[in-house]
Order: sequence, then structure tokens, then C-alpha cells
Amino acid sequence: MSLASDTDHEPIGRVRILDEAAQLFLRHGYAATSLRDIASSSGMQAGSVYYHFGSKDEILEEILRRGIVAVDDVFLTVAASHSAELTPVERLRRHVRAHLAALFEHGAYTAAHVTVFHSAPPSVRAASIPVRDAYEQRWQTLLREVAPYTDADLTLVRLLLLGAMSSALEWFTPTGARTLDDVADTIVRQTVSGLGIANPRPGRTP
Amino acid sequence: MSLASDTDHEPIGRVRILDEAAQLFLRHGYAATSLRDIASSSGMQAGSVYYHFGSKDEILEEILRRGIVAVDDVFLTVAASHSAELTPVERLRRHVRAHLAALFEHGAYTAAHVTVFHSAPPSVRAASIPVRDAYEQRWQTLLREVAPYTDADLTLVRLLLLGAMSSALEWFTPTGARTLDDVADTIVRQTVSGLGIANPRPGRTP
DNA sequence: GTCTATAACATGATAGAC
DNA sequence: GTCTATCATGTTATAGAC
Repeated sequence: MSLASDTDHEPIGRVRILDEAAQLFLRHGYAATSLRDIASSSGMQAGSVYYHFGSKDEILEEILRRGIVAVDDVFLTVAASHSAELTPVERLRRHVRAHLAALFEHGAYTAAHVTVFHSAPPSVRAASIPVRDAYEQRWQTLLREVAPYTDADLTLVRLLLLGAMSSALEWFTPTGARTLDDVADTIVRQTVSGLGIANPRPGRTP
Repeated sequence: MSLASDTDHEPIGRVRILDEAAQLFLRHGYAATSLRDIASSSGMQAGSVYYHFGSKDEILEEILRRGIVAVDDVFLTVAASHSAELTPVERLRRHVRAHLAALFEHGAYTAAHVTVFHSAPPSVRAASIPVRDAYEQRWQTLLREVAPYTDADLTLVRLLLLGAMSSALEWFTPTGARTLDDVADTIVRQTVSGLGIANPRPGRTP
């Protein structure tokens, strides 16, 4: 079920490059990050990078791939840890919290995915689309469980939900007054109440 | 009240460059767009661009500035056209609709603002922050009118609202089955119902 | 206002020593 | 695995003709 593949026994130089590159891509964008930047951040010279990767695009491709795999693993882990009696809304809350945590607390791979995907070379982007779709489908299923009988456009709600979470990268700082839990709670409330759950008012004010 | 400045009587070459550059920045990002790209799209040679602008950064700066001014003007226009008896929720809906329209239907300046701002050179970014803040403050005020007595964190709601609208740039296509009005309606429903308006249920399910 | 030519430098990538 | 060149090309920006 997991989308993860072979990891472990990884050459140390290779992951170092990926870590640093993800950080740089996240902060300055793909095109604005030079191979020399990546190399020096990784403690080596530009030429050495090519021992580990065939091209700059290849680095980005691997980062994007790992970014979705990581966040997908998180989703599966949270799903597996659910006690059976949790309400769908509470499960949604935990998934939102975990997704935000993946974006902010763990590696920059997933975050880079958000900021760089849009401007990535088409061939690179195409490589990660299937995994991305699979991940988004999990959210769709979850939303359906939250609101089995809603007449809302769940696809649209899912897009807005994921979009809102991604947008947090633009303004959320872990050091601020707001916590990730605050953000998660508000996102869940905005999402759920709009679906009419426990708010049995179908229409809207004219 | 408007943030607009001197326009009209503009050199034709200059706006041509801005139009084309905004389009290119939006599609490929700032760093990935070369001055030759901008020049050739504008029907001139690279050197000629420097008659109109002192640097590539200067072009971006002007695009970002106009991007917020444009969307701010839209906001003011919508606000001015309100018949007095509209409910706050309905006013919110019109503003959301207008903001989305500015993003998709009119110039690429505002849209470029969304996609490029994050990776823009710090000095360039700084120049447009005051106007940006002023614009976001208008939304804050509007939300307060919608929910004068809510205990929700309106700043957070505003960030999520604007983030959700911006995220539409990633997935909305005007030619698809969904219309901008569909998107606007759903965004408003998600936003408003989460504020507890006409949903007199203060807490949430445990 | 636009052109051509070019300076001055950064870029992704390769080759071969160690 | 990492280094030091180095290549070929692309980059922003300038100078001066028209």
C-alpha cells in the first residue's frame, strides 16, 4: 500500500546533496539555485555532484519523488494508528495536523514540492504526477467519509483544503504565537462546517 | 483611498515589456526567464529593453507593484458598487468572485504576484510589502463585518481564505467544467460557515 | 526607441588526476 | 568519491551607431 521504495544503505554524499538542494530549492527556487550553490552547501565541489547525479534535473526529480512519498507515508501511518472509534472529523484533524507537520517539522522535500513543482521542467514534473494523484485521492476518500451525503463538490473542497495547507508555507512561522495545532483546528473547522456536517442547514443565505 | 498612481500616457514599449514579462514570469518563474525571452516576446532585442528599464529586477518590481494595485483597485470598485442593503456575506461573495476574476481573467500581473513573489529577490519583495499589507487589511475588515462577534482567529481565516484563492492558480482552468462562480461559492461557504454565522453551534464535535 | 556588438561573468556539464 | 581544470553556452548589462 505504501508508495515508498528502496531506501537505507544510502551513500552519504547523495542524501547530503538532496537535503541541501531541497533546502535551497525551497528558499530560492529551482532556476535560481546553481549547481555550485548545491555543491558548496554539501561540502564539495561542483564537479563532484555529478558522481551522484547525472544532471541538476535529476536531483530535483528525486527530491520531488521523495517529497510525496514522505507525506504519503505519513498519511498511511496516521491512518494505521487510528483507534476504530474515532469520528471521521477527528481523523481528518489528525491527518491535517500530520500533513502540516510534514510540511514544517520534517525535511524540506515535501515543502520544496509545494513551492517548486509549478516551475519545474515539464519532464521532471510528469515523473511525480502519478504519486501525487494517488496521494490526493486519499484525501478525497477521507473527505467522503467525513461527509458521506453532502451535496458539496468534494473535489473542489479537497483542492481548497490542500491549497490552504500549502499556503501556510507562505506565512506560518513555527516561532510565532500560533501553533500548528491552531492552524490545523481552524482548517478543519472551515472545511467541515462548510460541508454541512452537524450543521443541518443545506442552503445558504440568499 | 486607491493605491493607484500615475498611469496613462505610458510609453507603448514599456507596457509591452511588462505584459510579456508578467506572462513569462507567471509561467516559468523569474529566474528561469531570461531578458532575451522578454525582449523577443516583446518584439525587440535584448539591449533595447534597457532603454525602458534599468535592470531585470526593476521589471519584476514594477510588475509586482502593479499586481497589487490592480487587485486593490478591483476591491475598491466592488466595494463602491455595493447597494447598501447587501448582507456582509453577499458582499464577501462578490469580493471573492472579483479577486478570482482578477487572478484569471485580467492581466497576469496579479497572478505573477502570487507565483513569483516568494522567490523574488528580497529587495524587490520588500518594495511591495506595504501595499500588500494594506490590501490584506481590507479583507480583514470585511471578514470582521461578516462575523462581528465570532471568536475565531480572523487573521488566520483571512490567511487561509487568500491562500485558498491563490492556490486556484495551480489547478483551475477556465475551460473546465467548473466555473469561477462555482469556486467562489464554495470558498465563501467554507469560509463563512466556519465562522459560525447562521450556524449557531459554537463548539465542535469532541 | 531600437539596433548591433561586446564586455564580464555565471551556468550546467565533462575529463582526467588522485 | 572528490578534486581541479576546462568547455561551450547563456546570462545581465553597457556602448555607440542609426
